[in-house]
Amino acid sequence: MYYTHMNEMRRPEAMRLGGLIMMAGKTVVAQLHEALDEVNLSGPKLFALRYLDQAEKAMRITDLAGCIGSGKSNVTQLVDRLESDGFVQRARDPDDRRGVTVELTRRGRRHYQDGKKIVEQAEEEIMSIFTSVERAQLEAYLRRLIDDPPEN
Amino acid sequence: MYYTHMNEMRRPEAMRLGGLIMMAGKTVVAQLHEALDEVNLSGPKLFALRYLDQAEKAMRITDLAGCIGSGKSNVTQLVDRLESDGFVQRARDPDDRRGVTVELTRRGRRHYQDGKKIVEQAEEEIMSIFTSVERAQLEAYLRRLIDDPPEN
DNA sequence: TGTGTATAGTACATATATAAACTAGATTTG
DNA sequence: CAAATCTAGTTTATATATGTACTATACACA
Repeated sequence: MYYTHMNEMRRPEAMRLGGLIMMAGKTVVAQLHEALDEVNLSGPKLFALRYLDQAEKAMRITDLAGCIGSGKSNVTQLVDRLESDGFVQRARDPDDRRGVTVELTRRGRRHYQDGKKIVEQAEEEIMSIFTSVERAQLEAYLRRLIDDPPEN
Repeated sequence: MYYTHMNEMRRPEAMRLGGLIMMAGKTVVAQLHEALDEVNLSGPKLFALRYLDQAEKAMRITDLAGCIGSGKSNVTQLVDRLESDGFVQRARDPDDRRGVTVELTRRGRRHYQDGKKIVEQAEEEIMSIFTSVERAQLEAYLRRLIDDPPEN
């Protein structure tokens, strides 16, 4: 008989709370990502488009980075990809020639609306395993975790 | 995928449950990462070392990928870095010449013990905002979320 | 037994993220 | 005003992750 290695699966039952939270986050990310594939978007792209949509005008790279909560070099790359998708366009800021502004194209706005619907549906489906009371309680726990950083 | 973007910076209060879970995951990841910097480790590296330590023998790449919950090409790269850190060593599997086994070095085992202590302390600190009853309940919610993936 | 197929790991392309170095332009200050 | 300094964005290097293609080996079966 040929010796086959059994795939030792992950063992969430052996995991503690910290690991479970990370794994839950990863699970949600993965499911939204899969749902978004349909409209040629990813989570990061959708969230960038969301801020650009909410802003209703051209945004500076630095401001977008602030909203997203990441560094500027990340946003440079993200905007590169969004630009080659045709979802946004860059322009020089006339008030500060160092600055670059980013704005949704019509196509980008349309795509964002599609992605938004999909994410809302997917999120609702994921959370459908909880009652509204449970959701409220889980939400309260998570807010405490996020708002009480041990040293921030 | 990292999805730092789930941050939704200025307005966690406007976030729904899905976003909160992703943000909580990111928070925990970031805090463990920061704590681990001390011993020249990262979350993914520590995670891999943990399985190698538990196995107590050389592990196959595929099995490690199964434990970690990622693809093999990711593990190839991770093992490359761990090998150049001197924490693990590869060998050909004598029973299957296609196979590669990975094993902790003495240095890797020592580093893992250091990292383990640090992570346990950091995790305990993060979770210290919850009572043990609350932890149990949060844990139960998260397990349901992880164990009940909506069909896909 | 030889050929077709499956599997293991790697290589390559790409996406996402961080950090540091660099460039161009703006601001401060002597 | 000119020199020093700061800031905006990009570039570059690296880490992490996914998916696909490729190579070598193992297995299956006619």
